[in-house]
Amino acid sequence: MTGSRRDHLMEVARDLFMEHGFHGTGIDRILGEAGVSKKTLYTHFRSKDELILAVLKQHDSAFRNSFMRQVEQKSSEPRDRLMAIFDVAEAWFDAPNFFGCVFINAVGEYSAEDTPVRSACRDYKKQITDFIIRLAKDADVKEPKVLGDQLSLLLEGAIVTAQVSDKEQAVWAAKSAASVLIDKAFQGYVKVA
Amino acid sequence: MTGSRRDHLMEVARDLFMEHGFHGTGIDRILGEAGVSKKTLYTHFRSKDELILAVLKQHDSAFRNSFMRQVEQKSSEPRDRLMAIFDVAEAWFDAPNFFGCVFINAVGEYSAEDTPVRSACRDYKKQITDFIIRLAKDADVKEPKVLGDQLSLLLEGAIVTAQVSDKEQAVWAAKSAASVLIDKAFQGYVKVA
DNA sequence: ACGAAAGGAAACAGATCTGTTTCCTTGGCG
DNA sequence: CGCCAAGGAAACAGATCTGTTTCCTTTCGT
Repeated sequence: MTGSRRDHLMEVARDLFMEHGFHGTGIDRILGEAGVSKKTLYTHFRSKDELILAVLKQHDSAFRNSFMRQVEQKSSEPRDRLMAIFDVAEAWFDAPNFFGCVFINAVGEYSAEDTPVRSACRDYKKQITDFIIRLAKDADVKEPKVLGDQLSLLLEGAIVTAQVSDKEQAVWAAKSAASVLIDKAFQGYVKVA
Repeated sequence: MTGSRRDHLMEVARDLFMEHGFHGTGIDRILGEAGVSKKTLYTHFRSKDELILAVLKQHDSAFRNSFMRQVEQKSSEPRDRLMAIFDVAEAWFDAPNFFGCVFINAVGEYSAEDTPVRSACRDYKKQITDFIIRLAKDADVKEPKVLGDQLSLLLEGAIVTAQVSDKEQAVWAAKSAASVLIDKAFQGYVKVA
């Protein structure tokens, strides 16, 4: 089992990065909580920065796939899947170790534009948005990109609001707004007086 | 001028915290860029944490008041002011030194709930949301709290999206979604077909 | 002009950070 | 059994961090 130490190290590192940030999490603490020695860290990763990047890329694929799968399992009806995004988000927010989106948090600490970390964060967000646009396309709305971008914005807003202020308010506002935007995107509305 | 050194120090600190985060910004760098000695820092503030908190509270009042004033100056029509939120946000995003919302970034680094930093961030967000709800009330929509929470969510989402991915997409999606939600809140819509 | 206060420069202390190296243990496989 | 690679423990180096202290200069009010 050579990969299991590496995987475990990355899991612990990810959890600590989420909770205390990247600059706020020292290597010694990661190693201590992972029960792993410095030697192991530096045989698997060149530096802390490389560990950070590896954690982000791993989380990108694992979390995103889990998120998409959960949304798709909520319903087979494309339109319902658009709303299911926020049910899945709600469950995520309610997890005991929810500390917001690690990519959003990362960008708050690394502002330089042309940087591996920033690229990883942009990639993640783009793929989430693309997934939502895909759902909108499957639902045959008129302008799937418009709706996808709107729902994506709502999701980001909900994540941040759940993190900073209030999870229930975030979920409720997101769901009610999403409902209005989705209905509108199906364009069955006409103004009355 | 005794307060001017203190004010200047806080300005420089705020800019660096925004760009590089709180743990990522050392005191020496702040002092170097502010052209101020350590002695001055520690006569005005007990610790770096106290400086951080002072910066957040100062920014809370200054930025928030500026934001609200700009929105109110955009129009005297309550309904237009709701949309004006996103015009003001757009100008903010386009500023050369836009690095997202410092309060969102702070929460990414300080996760402990019962903490002065977290309280300051919650307070800020609550006051922004209350301001938007107030605008909604002035516009005489049926459920101002619902619309206020929705628009607040859109604003947060736009901030984060502008920071991580794309300013134009963020602004466009926010404005189009806000328009739909505001129209809906004026309840002149009825489902057809 | 004189005294007091403010602040700059810099040394210093002690902690913590990343990263390297050394030495020893342990466990797996031929 | 015996060998060897993997990894733990810990010392170590060098940088950087927060915070204190000392000494000297400047400046401002009376």
